Amino acid sequence: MTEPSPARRGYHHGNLKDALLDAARDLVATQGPAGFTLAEASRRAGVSASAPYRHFKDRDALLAALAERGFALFAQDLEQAFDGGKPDAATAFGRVGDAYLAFARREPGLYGAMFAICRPDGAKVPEAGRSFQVLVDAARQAAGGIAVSDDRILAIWALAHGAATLAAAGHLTDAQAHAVLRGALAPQPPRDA
Amino acid sequence: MTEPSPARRGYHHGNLKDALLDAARDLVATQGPAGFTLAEASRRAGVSASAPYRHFKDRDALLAALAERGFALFAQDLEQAFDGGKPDAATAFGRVGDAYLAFARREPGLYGAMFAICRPDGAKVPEAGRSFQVLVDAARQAAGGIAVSDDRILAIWALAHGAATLAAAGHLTDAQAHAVLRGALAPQPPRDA
DNA sequence: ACCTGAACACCGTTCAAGT
DNA sequence: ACCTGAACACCGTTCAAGT
Repeated sequence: MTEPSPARRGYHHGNLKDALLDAARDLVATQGPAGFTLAEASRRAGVSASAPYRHFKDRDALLAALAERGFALFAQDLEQAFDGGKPDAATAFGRVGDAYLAFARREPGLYGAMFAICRPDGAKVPEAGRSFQVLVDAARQAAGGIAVSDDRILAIWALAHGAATLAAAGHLTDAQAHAVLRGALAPQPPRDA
Repeated sequence: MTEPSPARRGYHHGNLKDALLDAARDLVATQGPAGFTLAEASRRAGVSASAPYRHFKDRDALLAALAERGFALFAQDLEQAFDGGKPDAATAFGRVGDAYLAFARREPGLYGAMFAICRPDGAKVPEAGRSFQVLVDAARQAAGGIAVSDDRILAIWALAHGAATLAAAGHLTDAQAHAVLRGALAPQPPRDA
């Protein structure tokens, strides 16, 4: 997987944009977003270091495109975990929480890239909205008829994100991250500790 | 603040380690952890690019030292906000939450550097424990006599961390981050949505 | 013990030139 | 339209040499 892929059809690559994104995902997975290098991605795609500039404005643009791709995969994962709310919405919501943590654990570099974008000034990541929407829908269904405030759903997102990133940084074990999230996903927290 | 400081006492700098950390904090504040450069920090300290290696193993070691410093400042901030629990522990706990978000907002680069360390394999950041301990103590006092589980406190940390980082990435407004945290800091969440 | 200067491998980015 | 090759400024790191 490290040698420059000879999957070139002559002078033109034919599919360079995707090849670069694939390489980027690989690099980010093994080295983290900081370890990703435009030069190495080019090498893996079998093109020169300047070739990417035909497809991306610069390094950050490629990373942003990767983040968008990551969010699409993420939304897909969460949707699949919810599985239409079967067998009941509360159980399904629990699965969404597990899937959230599992994604961040399986693809820490990609997850990091996804949330490293969106600087104060910056480029929005519209796909992020879709992932969040899955959370919203799952939470509302899990609540049955009871109204769920936006702030409550944002709190769930913040909790999941916080648990995932603290776990990634080694401040929480996976078990703790899951326990933390389960505590919040219970529809009505029982009043014992 | 950009010109190489002439605060050199001859050939030896005398205080290079701190000067580098100061420069790093500045750079990280304006450009983010990724924008930090050993070369630029050296330039600001008025030394050659190889001088830092007398004080830090490499770039990452300097960043780790900066993170440790960040955690020390952070713990201090939180402790001061708690202020011994005056006038009552619940109010003081609320202030700790605000201070948490305020720190991450005021020093996003530093906060980022603090939690970017601690890789799977990696170097622990012992100062992180002290910051967490402030949260633990504040939460326990705020609960009065009632026992507070470790998971509940970890959940508060995860929520604060998640809200802070989502806000930094532009996914939450500051007002939303505060609302989210206030909801969780209430000692016994009332059962209305 | 602390710092400089030259050196090396490397990266991001640009641009004229090739297909 | 897409890619190469040479070029430039830059960075991290090492090491012999200076103070």
